[in-house]
Amino acid sequence: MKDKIVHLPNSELELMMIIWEAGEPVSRVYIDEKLEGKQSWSATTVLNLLSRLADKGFVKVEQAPQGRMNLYSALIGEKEYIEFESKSLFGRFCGRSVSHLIANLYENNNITDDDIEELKAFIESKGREKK
Amino acid sequence: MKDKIVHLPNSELELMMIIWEAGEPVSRVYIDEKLEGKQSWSATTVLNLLSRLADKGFVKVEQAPQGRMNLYSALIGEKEYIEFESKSLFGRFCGRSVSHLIANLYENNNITDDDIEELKAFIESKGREKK
DNA sequence: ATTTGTGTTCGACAAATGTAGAATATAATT
DNA sequence: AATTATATTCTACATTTGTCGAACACAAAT
Repeated sequence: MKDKIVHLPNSELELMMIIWEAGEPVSRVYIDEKLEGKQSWSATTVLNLLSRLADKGFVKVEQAPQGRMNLYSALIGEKEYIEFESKSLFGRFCGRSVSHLIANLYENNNITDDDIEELKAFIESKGREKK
Repeated sequence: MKDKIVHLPNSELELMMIIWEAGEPVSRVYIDEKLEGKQSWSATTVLNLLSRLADKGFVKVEQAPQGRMNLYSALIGEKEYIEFESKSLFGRFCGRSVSHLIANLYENNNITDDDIEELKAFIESKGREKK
């Protein structure tokens, strides 16, 4: 039976973003590299976060073919998670001032022109279906 | 000197949303009413959250003119806060799949058609200024 | 003035989060 | 087979968050 999705604290979300981005099983070392410049966590810290993510059903842990190390991959997709969060309190908050949010995301380069295009398409589809 | 904005935990954000929405100093009782159906916190709990918000510089506490009670009002605006959050990890996350986010917010009725219109305007302005 | 009622502040505490050192296991090397 | 490296798991701990009951203050009623 499908695990209930829970809210992730920042540290864990940060790791999930890396794992989602990778799109394939990755090692702790891989994650460390992606973290460079953003977080300076000890190996243990990363491993522990990964372990908590496994407990929560977000990642699958498996032994790498010929190594002593593990590989981690996503069990819950990014879209599923966004869907979950958009129903949360934070989602309601974002909703209250979407355009400011988007404007700011845009300014901080957290969304690209391509994203904007996609968004435009979505919005226009909504406009059309509105009576 | 201006306080640095910090991330708010959910419980506190929930209260801030009510205070922002009110747009004027409100009492604890007022907040309790707005909370009905969402949270069933004891008076003490609400007061404590309010107090933490005051410590963080989010609200101003003042004595009501002729009562023994306090009135709480926002010191940090909703837009300021959204601006701050859009730079955070969560902001980066939202950016990664904006259109899914918006689509979901729309489905959950967390954004209205008016919001969509506003968004549309913003996006079109971006489109225009793009070379 | 006393007593009483009711808002607010304090002190508390469990659970969640951020972060790591010590201990363990086991692959690699000698 | 013994030793050495090093990845992973355990244990730990300080903070933060979620929630209150008890204590305190003071306006209202007697």
